[in-house]
Amino acid sequence: VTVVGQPTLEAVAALAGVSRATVSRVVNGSPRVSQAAKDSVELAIAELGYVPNRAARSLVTRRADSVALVVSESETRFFSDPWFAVVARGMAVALSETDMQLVLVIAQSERQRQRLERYLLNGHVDGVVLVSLHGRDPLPRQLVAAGVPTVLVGRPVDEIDVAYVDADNKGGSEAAVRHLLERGRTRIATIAGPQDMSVGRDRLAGYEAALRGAGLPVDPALVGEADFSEEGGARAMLDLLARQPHLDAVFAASDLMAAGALRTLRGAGRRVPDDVALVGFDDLVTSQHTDPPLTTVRQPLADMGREMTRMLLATIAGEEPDPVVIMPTELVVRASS
Amino acid sequence: VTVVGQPTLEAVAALAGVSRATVSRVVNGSPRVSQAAKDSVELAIAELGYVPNRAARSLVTRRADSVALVVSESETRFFSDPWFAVVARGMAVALSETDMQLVLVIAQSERQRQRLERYLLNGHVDGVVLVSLHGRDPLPRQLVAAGVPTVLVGRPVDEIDVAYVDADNKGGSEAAVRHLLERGRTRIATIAGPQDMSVGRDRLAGYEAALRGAGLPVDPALVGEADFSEEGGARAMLDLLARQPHLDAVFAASDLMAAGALRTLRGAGRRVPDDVALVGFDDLVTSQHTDPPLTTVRQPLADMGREMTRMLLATIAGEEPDPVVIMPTELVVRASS
DNA sequence: ATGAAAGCGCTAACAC
DNA sequence: GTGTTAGCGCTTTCAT
Repeated sequence: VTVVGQPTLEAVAALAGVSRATVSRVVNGSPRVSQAAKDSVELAIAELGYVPNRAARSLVTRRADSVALVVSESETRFFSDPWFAVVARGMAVALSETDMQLVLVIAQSERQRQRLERYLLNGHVDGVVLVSLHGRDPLPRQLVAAGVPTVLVGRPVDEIDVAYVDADNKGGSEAAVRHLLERGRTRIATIAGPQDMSVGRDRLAGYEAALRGAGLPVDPALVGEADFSEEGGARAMLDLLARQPHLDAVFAASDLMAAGALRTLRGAGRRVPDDVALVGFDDLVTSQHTDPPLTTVRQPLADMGREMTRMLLATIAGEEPDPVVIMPTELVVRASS
Repeated sequence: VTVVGQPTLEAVAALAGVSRATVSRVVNGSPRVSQAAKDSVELAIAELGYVPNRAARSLVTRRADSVALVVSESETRFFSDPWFAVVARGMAVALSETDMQLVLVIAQSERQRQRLERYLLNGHVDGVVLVSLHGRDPLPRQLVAAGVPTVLVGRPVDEIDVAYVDADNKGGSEAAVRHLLERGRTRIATIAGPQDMSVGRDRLAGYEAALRGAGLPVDPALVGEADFSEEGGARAMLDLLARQPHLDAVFAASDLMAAGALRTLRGAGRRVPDDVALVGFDDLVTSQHTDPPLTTVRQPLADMGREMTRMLLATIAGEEPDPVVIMPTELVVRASS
């Protein structure tokens, strides 16, 4: 048998002296194959360097053997970058154990959104991970309605019945603020994130819970809000300082905002941490490099990537995994406690 | 005609009252179709919500309609994260204009490397972008030899005939050091990157060129080396300080190393920038957030992502694009000039 | 346990 | 311009 190009099942079958069907069974690990057949087929496969043709396989199995990581990026990027990289890597690593592909999709314009929808809803992937940063996006609903296995990164704002994995934003924030309380701080301000995102809300909730747990009131004058950016953090800090010059600590709901707050505090002649203690959430961008390095709450992003992949694969396999996974966070105490 | 599941060409053809071939022509934008046929087909497509089946198409065209972004990550990650995110996003955005998919692949273990090789070499993707951070990797050679359209991110260390896009590492470094010279600094040290990577080498070359351009000698005592990490930068700075206490400026070949150097300088009681001026390469991780913010050389990563995609698509299309693209870098002057 | 045969949905000659 | 037809490489009944 003369073979040109990539070897096919046919070629393997010929070399192994069996039928295509048998080769297929061996390749797919069917138990209904004799040891002898299996051996000779595997030999032939190795010899020929045979690799199954995914397209042909997909065509008949109606599986895509791929999952999509969708970054629906219409708003500002927020802190998406470092986030995204770590999560994507976590997924890619998890998938590299299987023979599923990770397809990365970004939809910016409305036209692309349309295409994306069709693409996802028409079975071109077996499952979808949505990095759904914006307020409310119809996509999760549509996917769920269409029966496409879907996992969200971050709790959705609206109550929708979809699986998601999130960090323990509330618990982490609570720990951060408790840490400040334990150091004797009593006028603790917060720079909260956008309140139309569950991350923003949950981190504020943690702040409030910690205060209440200590029997302290939540003073609205001590609550600022920004958009997770450094600029926003700097401005919010300025506001807070104007409203409550006597604050002695700040919990910022992102490390970028913490860096901004630090800048403002410095500019205002406040000493950190002696005068004002500063703690941030996230441990990605900058906290290690500020002077002094900031105490932060760390979320296990790589683990989250792995976890969401696990959930997705289980769903695809027809199992019913825990629909909600909250990953623990960790307080990383540095100099400026 | 009763249709179940996803509509096929067949269904569209039936509804439009033409043959499958004509529908296929319309879908693929063939000019050999009458306007009337085209109209009715398009109507039918819209009505049915038809989306071509990629698997079936791939099977016959022998195109995969996808390109791979390969992060062959065997060594330490270096500064891969922020890098990677920006480049990946740039590619994804560029590809979202086409209907190519971006497949993200990470190979860690040797076994995965094997699989990856087979995958890429067996025509499962139409093209490959390699984020080839390590010293010398056989993969580029293999891909080129197999005729797989390939673009590298960063100049390969060994002279191999493959297309790549890189930042102007030498020029950027030269500008950085010239900047220091213009400020009257004369004992300028450098913390170079690993010399088994072209980034490391090129940035050192830029440093040397700037000094020579100013008629200054390159003093080996002023040249340190580290691994692009903050820790490494801090240690290298300590070394340099020991060898040449009188240095009055430092050019670090990455911003992470610059941050480390800053830490060491502070610890040694040196004032930045008055006593020692500090400039870093890259503008990704930390330079904006240090105190003072560092002057850095910025590379246009998103543009690089777009550019490499353009090159890859052109190659896939059978054109012969410029095999080497060097993106300009930009000196971002901040407080600590 | 194995083989024969029937497609999966699409494109590309090739006829007309 | 349009239709007919022959597969692309694989999985999967259904016989045997």
